[in-house]
This record gives sequence, C-alpha cells and structure tokens, in this order.
Amino acid sequence: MAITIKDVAKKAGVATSTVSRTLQNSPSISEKTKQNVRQVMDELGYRPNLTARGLASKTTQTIGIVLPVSEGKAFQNTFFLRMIRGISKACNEKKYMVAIASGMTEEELLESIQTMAEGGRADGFIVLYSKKDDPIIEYLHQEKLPYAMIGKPYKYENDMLYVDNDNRTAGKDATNYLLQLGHQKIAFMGEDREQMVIYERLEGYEQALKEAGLEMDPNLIIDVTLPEDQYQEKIQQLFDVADFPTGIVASDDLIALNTIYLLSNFGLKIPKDVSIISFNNSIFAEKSQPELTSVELHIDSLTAQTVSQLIGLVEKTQTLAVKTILPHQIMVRQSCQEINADS
Amino acid sequence: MAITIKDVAKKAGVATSTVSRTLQNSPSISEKTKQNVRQVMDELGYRPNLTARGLASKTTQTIGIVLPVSEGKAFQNTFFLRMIRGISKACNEKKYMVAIASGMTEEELLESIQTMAEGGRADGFIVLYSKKDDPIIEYLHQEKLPYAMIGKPYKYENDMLYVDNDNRTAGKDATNYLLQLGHQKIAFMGEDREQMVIYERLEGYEQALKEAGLEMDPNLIIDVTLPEDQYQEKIQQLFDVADFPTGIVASDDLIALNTIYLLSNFGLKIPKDVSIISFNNSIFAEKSQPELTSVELHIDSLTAQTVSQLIGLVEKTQTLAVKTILPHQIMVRQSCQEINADS
DNA sequence: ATAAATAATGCAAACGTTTGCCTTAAATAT
DNA sequence: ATATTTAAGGCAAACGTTTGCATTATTTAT
Repeated sequence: MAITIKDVAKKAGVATSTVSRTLQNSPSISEKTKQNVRQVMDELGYRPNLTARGLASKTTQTIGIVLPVSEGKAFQNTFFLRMIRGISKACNEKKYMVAIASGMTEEELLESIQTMAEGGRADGFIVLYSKKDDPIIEYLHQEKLPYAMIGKPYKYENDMLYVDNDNRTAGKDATNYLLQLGHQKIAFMGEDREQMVIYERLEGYEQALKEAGLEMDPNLIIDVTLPEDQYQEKIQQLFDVADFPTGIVASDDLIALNTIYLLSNFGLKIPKDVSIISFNNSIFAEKSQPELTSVELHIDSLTAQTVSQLIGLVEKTQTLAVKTILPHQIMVRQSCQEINADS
Repeated sequence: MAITIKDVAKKAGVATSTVSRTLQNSPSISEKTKQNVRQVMDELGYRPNLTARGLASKTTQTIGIVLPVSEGKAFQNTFFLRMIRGISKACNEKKYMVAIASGMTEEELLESIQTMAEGGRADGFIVLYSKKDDPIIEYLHQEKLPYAMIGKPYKYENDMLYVDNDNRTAGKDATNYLLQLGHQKIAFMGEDREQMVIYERLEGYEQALKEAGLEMDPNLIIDVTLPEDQYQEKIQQLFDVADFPTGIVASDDLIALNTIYLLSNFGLKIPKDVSIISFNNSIFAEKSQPELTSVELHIDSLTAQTVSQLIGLVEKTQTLAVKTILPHQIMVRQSCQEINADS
C-alpha cells in the first residue's frame, strides 16, 4: 500500500489536516511546521492520491479533449496532433491532466463525454472542431459545463469561450500576397463546406479578389470533397490549358503538396509557372521541395490560450465568455514569386 | 448536486449496497430487484461517480498513453494520431478512459507518468515509441506497473508485453517486391538510428539484397536525420547520374512523398523511371499522385491488441508477458512497376 | 413442524483526501 | 493581571462508492 497522508501525519507528529494544508501551502500553518511536514513527505516519498482528492474537493484537475468523430480522413491531419500536444504542454504546466474523449459515432462521443463529465473525471472540455448543429456542443451548453472551442463556433458565439485565428483575414492576406506579386488569375484549392475554418478562408479569398476589382469565377474554386476522378478532372480543366491560373491559395499544406504534384503532370513547376500559398505552416511546408510559403497560425499559442482560459473558467477566476483572436503570419518561403519573374 | 447511489437507494427502497451490486450485475441480487433498481436509475438519470468508485475499488478504468518526448518533428507524423485514435476506440469499447502523458523533456514526461500512476489516475500505460536507455521504461519496469509497448522493446524484451509488426520481414518483403520487378539497384531512404522500427526495416532491406546475391553499397542508404543540405546533396549524388537506382524503399510514406518531389527535379518520374515503396499506408499513400505502393501495418489491430492485452494485465486475467506480432501486407498501387516496362 | 441450508438484502467500515469549525496557545490591549 | 484578539493546529464529517460480514427471508431436508 502506498504512503498516505496519515503516514505522513503520524511520522511528523501532526494531524492529517495539517499535512493537507501544508500541501496547499495554507497560510494558517507556520513555516516551521510546513518545513517539517515537507521533509517527512520527501523521506517517505509521499504522493497525493488524486482520486481521493478529487472526491473530497469535487475537482479533478483534468481537462478533456474532444476530438471530432473520426471519419478517418480528416483525422490524419497533423493539425490535431499538434493541438493535442499543445494542450498537453499547457496543461502540464498548470498541473492539469489531459484525457481524450473520442468516438466512432456521434452517440459514442457524446456518451464518452457524459461519462467523463458526470462521472467526475474532467473539469472542463476543449472542443477541437466546429461543425453545424453539433449535439456535443448542445450537450455541453445545456449542462453548463465549462468548455472552450478552438475554432469559430457556429452557434452560441457570444455565449461561449473560444480561441481562433481570424481566418477570413488570413484568407484575404494570403490572396493579397499573390495579388501583390502580380498574379491576377488565382485559384482556391480545397473548399470544404463542412469546415468553418475553410469557409472563412474562402470568404477572405473572395473579398480580396473583389477589392482588387477582379471578377469572381466559380471555376477557380475547387472542392476537395469531390470524388477523386472529378477532382482531377476539374484541375485538369483549370490548369492544362493556355491561360492557367498563376496563383493558388490552398486551404492546407497537404492540399498544396498534392496540388503541386498534380500540376507537375502538366509540366507546371512551382514557383516558376505557378505560385502557391497555403495554411498551417506544418512540417510539410518546411520540408517539402520547394519549401512552401504558408500561413502560420500559432497553434501553440492557440492551445496555450485556450487551456489558460478554460482553466480560468473551471476555477471560477474568470466567468466571462471571451473570444480570443490570435494573429497569423505569412511565412515566406519558396513557393511564390512575382509573376513572369526570371528565375 | 448530482444524483448519487443514495438517492437511487432511497427511491427504490433498498440499501446502497444493493444499488451498487445492481450496477455490477451481481448474481446475489434477484432479477426482480435489479430491474426495479435499474428503472429508478433511469428515472433519476443516475450516473456513477467514477472518482468515488475509483477510491473505493482502487481501480480507475483508465489507461495512459505515453507519447514520446516531442521534438516537434517526429511528432508531426500522423502515425501517433492514428495510434491515439485506435487506442481510444478500443478503450471506449471496453469502457475504459484514455489519458495522455506527455512532456517537453524526459523529466517532465516522467513526472507526468508518476503523477498519474502514483496518484491513482491510470491503471496501466501504453508506450508508443521505443528508444534506447529509456528512463520511462526503467521506471515502469521498476515499479512493476502494468504497461505495454507498441513497437519492439530495446530492453526487457522477454519480460514485457508488446505488440508489433515484424518490421524486419516487412523491410525484406518490400525490398523483395522491388527485386521481383527486376530492380537491381535499390536505395533505402530514411535511415534513423534512433528508431527501432526503421532499424529493423533496414535490416530486412539488407538481408533481402544479400539473399539476392547483390552487393551492399552504403551509399544507397540515406540518413534522414542529416542536415537538409547534406541530405539533398546525397540524393543528388545518387540520382542525378546516369546509373541511378531504379528502386527505392522509403521508411515512411512521408519520406517517399518528399523523395518523389526531389527526384522530379532531376526529371525522374515515378514509376516510369524509379519505383518506390514505403511503409504505413497512410492517407498520403492513398491520396498522393501517383498513389503509393505502401506496406499496411494494421495500426487499428496493433492498438486493439495492445489495449486488450494491457487490460488483461491490469485486471489480472492475464499475467504473462506475451509478444504479439501482427502481419503486414503490401498494398500495391501505382508507384512501382517492372523495370523497363513500357508505360 | 423443525432444523439446516440457501438466497437475498442490509449494515457499516473503508478508500485518502479536504475543510468548516473548535480548541489551545500565544500575543496584544486594557 | 485580566480580557480580548490572533495565530496555529486538531477533530471529525463529508465526498460517493465498494465490499466483507451479518441478518433476514425463503427453501429444502428431516
């Protein structure tokens, strides 16, 4: 049996409450006593039992990460891994633990969250995705559980905690960057109506074109959810012609990578023939050839902010439903250049 | 305050112990009583408090996932994400929860695991990586905590539970596949001495070449941990010449993808000029152009097996340190073809 | 019908903490 | 010197379960 608070109390010649308060560094225990107790703790190798603490204090010091229902595909983006890692890191620093809520179906996921929440296993939740009519959000909201979202909420926007980038502006900035380089015909690769992030980036793209006085051409926008054959056909129609677009805004680094390969089939080289900019600034952007110009979204800050605010909510030191918008930044690398530049 | 077992007991007119036993479907409670109790539970919306249960039963029904100390890079492989997802899924099915242990440094990670283990927050651990002289493994082993590894252990191999593929044979099979297609000069891309998986695949590669009576050329093996410039230089030396290798075994899909791009700089096309086979059968293998021939390692089975066995260990229904080796399978797609084939 | 065995349920301690309140000792004010 | 305040620490209840043992009700054997 492990060392308990009682063993410590006995050996130190104090009451268990004194040990407990020493643990919390309570001011009502004298320094001298605390030091003594702490020393005994060290000698005995005492470690608090978190379960007992949880039962007594009704707090678990753990936050649950809500992953999207995994349809395989979306789930293989390193994005989520970076999020998990960032949240872990931030939680570690605040002495919180991290649990994962996931499921193959929405029902399973909900059940998993309910078990955690009502079973007293998590103090709060961080939702890593944003979708329309999400029963998970409904549940969290109805039960008034502390939760935060990384991303832009579809619902309860003014009534919940969330941390996000300004993806509309990011989309606009990326597009403007290409416009500045002289590109006029710019495609948007990777539309996906399901994802709020992409929706906003696309809006930014459209706005930038509009402000530049360019005409919107729906054929320039390619839906990534299309069946493979249609997807490729669209790309061929768009690029395997004389007046192909010279600029591409890709909604994700991975999409950019795939696009680059597809274009090489038509003999188009990056950035000589086509400039491409994408989002996330993932390892692929750094490591691919050519290195990708990509929009950095500061995932680490995103997660750190979220954790910090959610913990504030959990510990009631903060009660407001604040929105936090983090800046983005274009990481200029090699995949974009001025139109018709010699190289 | 939430509904407790007492509320249920009161309303059902039984003792709390009866409710508790109903929860466990104990045979010493009559069916009639159980039904009654269950109905009251439903009416009241009762959900057991996992913390209290944990305290009383000294079991937490959660398993901890040990992620490698994150140096960013390795951490962006979808591999880990798939593992997390698979473990989550398997745990969900067995009504276990999942917690994450991670850290930026080895000390942090160890601390995190200790808190979980000694704080009574996890019944067992799954280690997702394998490295030499790992203090984490030492700790788990010393403390005789239930743990399992996904991968091949460096130490305590005969004394611990692990689930893995036969990566040596997988490497051999992949190489043989290329040999069969008539390739004679075959490179291995992505050596990394740190990773046990890759080490074994490389051994398999060497063995296959040896058995085919081919001479080993160290220049054919490219270390992925090399600084970027040296890495590219090596590749150029190897491929930007007349008698370039016509086959490549890449230690991971991502490495294959990168290699394909680099080769396109020298005008080499896949699979026309060079055939490439890789491992993991990730989404990149399916979605890239050309689709990659890749070795499927059945990550879902890997995780499911691990979880199932670890839970056996935790619940003491199994006490043996078994090794489980799962089969692999070459998923033939478009990135390999017979040498000199017309296409 | 009575004793013995069995089935069904209840009682209460235990799990390891936290925390409100009470007690004691020391310090300060009168 | 006594009354009052403050500081330090102890007592014991509470958190919501599980579980060994005792008790009661029901069968079965005699």
